[in-house]
Amino acid sequence: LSSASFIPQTQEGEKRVLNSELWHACAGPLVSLPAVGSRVVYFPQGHSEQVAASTNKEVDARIPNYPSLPPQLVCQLHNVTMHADVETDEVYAQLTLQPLRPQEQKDAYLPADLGTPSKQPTIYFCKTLTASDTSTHGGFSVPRRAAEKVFPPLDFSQQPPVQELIARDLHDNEWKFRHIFRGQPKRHLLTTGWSVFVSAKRLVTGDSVLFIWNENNQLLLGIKHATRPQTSMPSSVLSSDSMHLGLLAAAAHAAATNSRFTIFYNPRASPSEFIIPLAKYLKACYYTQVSVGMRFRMLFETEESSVRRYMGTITGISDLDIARWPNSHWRSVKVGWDESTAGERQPRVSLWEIEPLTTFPMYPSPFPLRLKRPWTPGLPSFHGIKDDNLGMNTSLMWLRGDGDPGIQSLNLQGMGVAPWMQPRVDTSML
Amino acid sequence: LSSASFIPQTQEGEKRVLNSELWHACAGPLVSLPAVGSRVVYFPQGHSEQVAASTNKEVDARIPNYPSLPPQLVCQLHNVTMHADVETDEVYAQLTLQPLRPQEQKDAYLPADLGTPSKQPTIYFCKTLTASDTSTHGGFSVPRRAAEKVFPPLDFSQQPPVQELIARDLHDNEWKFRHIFRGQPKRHLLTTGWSVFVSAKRLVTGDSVLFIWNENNQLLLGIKHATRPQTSMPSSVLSSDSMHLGLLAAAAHAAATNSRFTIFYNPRASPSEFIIPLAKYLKACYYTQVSVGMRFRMLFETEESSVRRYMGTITGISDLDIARWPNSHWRSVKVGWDESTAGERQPRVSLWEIEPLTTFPMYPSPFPLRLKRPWTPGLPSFHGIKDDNLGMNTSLMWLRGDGDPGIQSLNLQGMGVAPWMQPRVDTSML
DNA sequence: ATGTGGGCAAACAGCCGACAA
DNA sequence: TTGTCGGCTGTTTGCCCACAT
Repeated sequence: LSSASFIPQTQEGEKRVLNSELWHACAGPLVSLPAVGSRVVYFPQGHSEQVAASTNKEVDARIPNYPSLPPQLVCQLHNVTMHADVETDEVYAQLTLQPLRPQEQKDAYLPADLGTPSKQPTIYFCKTLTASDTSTHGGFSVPRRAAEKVFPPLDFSQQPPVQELIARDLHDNEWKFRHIFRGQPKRHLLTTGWSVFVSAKRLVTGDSVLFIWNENNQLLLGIKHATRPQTSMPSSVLSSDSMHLGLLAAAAHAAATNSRFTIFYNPRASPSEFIIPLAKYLKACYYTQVSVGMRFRMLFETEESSVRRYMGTITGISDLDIARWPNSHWRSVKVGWDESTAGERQPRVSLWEIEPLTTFPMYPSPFPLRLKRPWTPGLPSFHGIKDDNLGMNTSLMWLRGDGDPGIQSLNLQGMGVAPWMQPRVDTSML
Repeated sequence: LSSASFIPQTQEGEKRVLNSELWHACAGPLVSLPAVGSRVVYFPQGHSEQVAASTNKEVDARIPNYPSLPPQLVCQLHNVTMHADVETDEVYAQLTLQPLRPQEQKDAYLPADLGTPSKQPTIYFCKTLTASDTSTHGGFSVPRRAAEKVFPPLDFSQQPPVQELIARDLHDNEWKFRHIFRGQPKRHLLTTGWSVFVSAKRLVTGDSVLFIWNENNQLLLGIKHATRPQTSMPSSVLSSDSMHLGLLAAAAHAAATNSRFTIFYNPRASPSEFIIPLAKYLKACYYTQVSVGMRFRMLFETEESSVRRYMGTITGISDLDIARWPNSHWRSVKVGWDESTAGERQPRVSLWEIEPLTTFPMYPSPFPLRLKRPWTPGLPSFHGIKDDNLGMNTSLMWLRGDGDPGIQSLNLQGMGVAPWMQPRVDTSML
């Protein structure tokens, strides 16, 4: 097997490097991993959310704070490895981060890595399994367009046309299927080999399978389990309280000593993107003008593994957890959704997740960064929202590494920020 | 179903109270849980070992210490709940501990709870599964004595004698089996229903099943998976480093604030009994006379779920981890085993795990607690072993809550220690 | 275009005693 | 006493098409 995309390189824990294309396909179109070597912002608060989701346990209110731990850490991303759960094939990533000292944050040129959304493979298809697909009575019915697009062409001179397909999953296991074109009317089917795959992966009606035909003419095969309630079992290793403490302690220790630490990012366990490219964060903080009443769009994944935008209105801007994480940008924007489908979308989002709808060009913007009054006439005004603890000022505090929120001292140029990213602040407004 | 032993009481996490008898049978004869309300000693170091075993990852040497966290905490045990993994049926316990202040340690009468070793049920049997037992070709061959002891008697007027058995597992699930006595020569078999159980529990050759006939005339059914290498998957929730930090932080925080914390005890994940009754600890520290060259016995579990004693010799007494956990009694005794079966037994044990072989009565002992020279003539002498950091002196330090190791100030009577437990110290020897 | 169901044959599950260890 | 096997039978698996949506 001459497979260039599967490098049998052993990682810690004796794991092999997974196929990146398949990993991203399984993770979904919205999930992106920052580039190795780039700078990212890490939110312990968001990480905490993921741990809470994975352990099915809320954070105990009595868990102490780490006063030295800010709501976000600017880190160098040293290592990213993609993994998949051995039991469930659930994808996750392991990231090694190193908090940067204030001066280090200014050291080098800051590439404008806004986090390229994961390039979904072009030759692929994803089908949600029907009752017939998962039944032992028959095989898998391949949608016609899908089979013609991603499977090698059949030899139609045979009657019926048949071929053997070999596909590889995230663990580099091989799965063989008989691909036949038959029936009345004619259709593409996977017969022999299909049921062993279904039972091995414990697929049920509603789960999805994913076939990719990659550049090396290999067939890749992934699965996306339907979001079952109570998916992850409560880990009997460590109490959820201790896990939360451990998460905080690890981040605080790494921040204090500027040493590396390791986290797991589980994109499908919770909608909690708690590590984002620094540039994306800066752009959101400096250029995303938000105010109560403002309309916005936000990307969501569809069942067919594509994206669509949902629209909503900003209903408030405030700290999600004023006691534990004051002045955090994490989910600081309260929103209402136009199509409220049983409230399946979060009532709070972060600045960098949304695209505000504005008639003005986004950047460079000739308008001031933040207005004391809503810029759209006729919408609710800002009163009651304490603006000082939000947005730019907070960002500046941690960026400069001292307690002075004075905006006049900002020098993004000196920090290596690309010129187009510099905010044009009308200081007379402040 | 009128089952008095299965109380359908919901716990946090929507779990039910498991059958205690079955839990202990699955945990094995050596595992005991301290009584609720009693006082215990908690060893973060031992807890760390269990987490390391569960995550298959050693503790990173760069993980910082919590200087305020002593190697052992005297705690009040507030709650104990028995659990079993939903996927694997692996038994574990959740314990809520509260570190005691020094003065609280003296407050009340100290019951001499030495940790009653778990009472194994009397009417039960445990069989390791053969290839025939797990094959789909046939059923389960019940050892004759086992069937006659724990199964209801068959009606031998029938030909062949048959009955239906209904057994319940740890999750209170019901399993039905056809119990038949047939073949030439005659033997007891479980036929219909057996293979469903084997595949549901994913039993393979080498695993063990366990049948109990309890006082309520109920049949209970447990499993003991063979110790497979790489059993527990690496939890993708939190890095092992963060888990270790979390464990330490939780203990340190609880100790500092005298607040409760929760831990999981996984008796079969690692041979790491890191929570023991206070009295057992005190007895070991005050009455277990150890010296290099001394012979001892220690209990181990056999394949048939009974106990046997292995013999060994003490080869050294020193800190397991001098840097991180100085003056800890955790595995402070280095030992060599008479029957070294591929080194499957630990090279280090803790004081309270062993029974020293002595011709003298154990307690009350007319002999001094600790001798500067070995009391057995002809054995290696003590030189080279630094005695000051070990044993009694260390214990006194943490018991009194200050740094004074002076032994003269010891007053176990005032602490509520039972009179027979008080050491008779010949101070002229010190 | 594709989900489901009846028909059918092959494979497997599973009950039995025979043997041997 | 009990592990494994050959023989036998009933159930399930799984490939085929028809038919409906």
